[in-house]
Amino acid sequence: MAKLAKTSSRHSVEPGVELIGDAETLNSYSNVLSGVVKLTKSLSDGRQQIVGLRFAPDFLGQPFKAKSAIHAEAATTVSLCSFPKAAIEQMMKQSPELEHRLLRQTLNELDEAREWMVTLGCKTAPEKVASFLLMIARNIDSGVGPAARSARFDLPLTRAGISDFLGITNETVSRQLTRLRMDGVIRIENSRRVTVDDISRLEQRCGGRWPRRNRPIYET
Amino acid sequence: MAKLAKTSSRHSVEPGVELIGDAETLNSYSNVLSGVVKLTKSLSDGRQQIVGLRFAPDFLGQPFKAKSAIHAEAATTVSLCSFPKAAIEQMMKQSPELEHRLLRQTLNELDEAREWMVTLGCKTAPEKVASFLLMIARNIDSGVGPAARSARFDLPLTRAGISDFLGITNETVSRQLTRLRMDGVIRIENSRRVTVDDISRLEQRCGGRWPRRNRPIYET
DNA sequence: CGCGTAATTGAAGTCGCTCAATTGTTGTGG
DNA sequence: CCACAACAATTGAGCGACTTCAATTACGCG
Repeated sequence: MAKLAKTSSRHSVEPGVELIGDAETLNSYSNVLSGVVKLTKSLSDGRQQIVGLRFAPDFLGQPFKAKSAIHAEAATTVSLCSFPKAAIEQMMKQSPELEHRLLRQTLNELDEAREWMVTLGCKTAPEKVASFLLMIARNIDSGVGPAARSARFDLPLTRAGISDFLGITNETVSRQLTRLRMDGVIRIENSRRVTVDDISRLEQRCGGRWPRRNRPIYET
Repeated sequence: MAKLAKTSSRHSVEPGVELIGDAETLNSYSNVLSGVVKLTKSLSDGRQQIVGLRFAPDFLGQPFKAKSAIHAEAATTVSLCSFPKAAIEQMMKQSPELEHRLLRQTLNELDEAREWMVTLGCKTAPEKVASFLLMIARNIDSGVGPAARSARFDLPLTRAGISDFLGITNETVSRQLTRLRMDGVIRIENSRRVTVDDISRLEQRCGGRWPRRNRPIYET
């Protein structure tokens, strides 16, 4: 990494700034030092889907030009540590270690993507919103491990952003959030800042742990 | 590959056979020689989502134990060429070439997964079914390239299987298929075998190419 | 042939969407 | 400090797409 340090540079990026343009190729690789980057894909009629979120200390960049267009944008204020693309690619040829780490990260991303496919395809709107909050809590809140009982964090996305992530409308997101608030599962101040006093209660709303309806699965 | 050939073995697997059990780890890596393998994830209440399909000549196997449980099952009759896990992992340490290929494939899978996230999250039921047919046509039909005007193939999944893939019910899948048939976009014999005379007509039904509604996107 | 599963089709219900109005928040300039 | 504008979020009412439940038909296989 010593050799890389010479060519690295740091940036701070404001929300809304485009990091990887559609059908473009990123001119550098970066590490996310803080903040959240959202990866989106869109249909030509404007509908769009968030296909991933990158938190610190994730890696950011298109290793080989993917055939599909992807779009990366700062969701919050983001600070990045960037390296020239050529430098990284050069290093990858020389040291298998770097490629190995890249493979690891890619496998992780694949895993996450599939996890969210389950959420998108199977879960109801209330479950989707709860699952989103839980995912954010686990990634944002001061790195408190999965064993934490409570959490407090800022949502990195607007309601519309969350709706793009979950495949539902922003109105539905809003309604489900207020329902969670009414039920005492979460508290909301600022409409961005959320507190979860009892994480297990949130987990119960994520679906999948019990039959969806109040009747046994196996009937006579 | 000469060295690997010594340890490889071939299998033929019937539909429904489990290739990777939930929370288990595959005891070998395989190449899919023919047929289709479906990768699924499920919620504990029974809801399940197909998160990927593997066609020939795709690779099959869990490179490093992923933290998430995944389930692989033969969708059709499948023939595999398998290698002992230990042999592959040994080879990966010695030759970066293999790991490089693995990275390529993984990036491809990630790309596909994200593509389907868009379908799951954004598209309507009619668009989902059309997209599914198009994807199958491009992967199954005798490898006829993307430039083909027509296609004929066997669906590798039942209606219920398709519904697990698209996040809709099998009844809806059935209804949309008959609608496509009524409209002359596809022909169905056998309820498995499908013929698409004009692929471009099918593409038009996949959504995203034009505004979803018959009014301009940008209004005054 | 007749059984079991898959597929189709219909009718009714519901969840989430659309449209629309209101309220809340943030940042800017007077 | 307040007024204002621009945008984000909330909330309501009505509708529609998809689901659910149920009945029927088609298909594959012993």
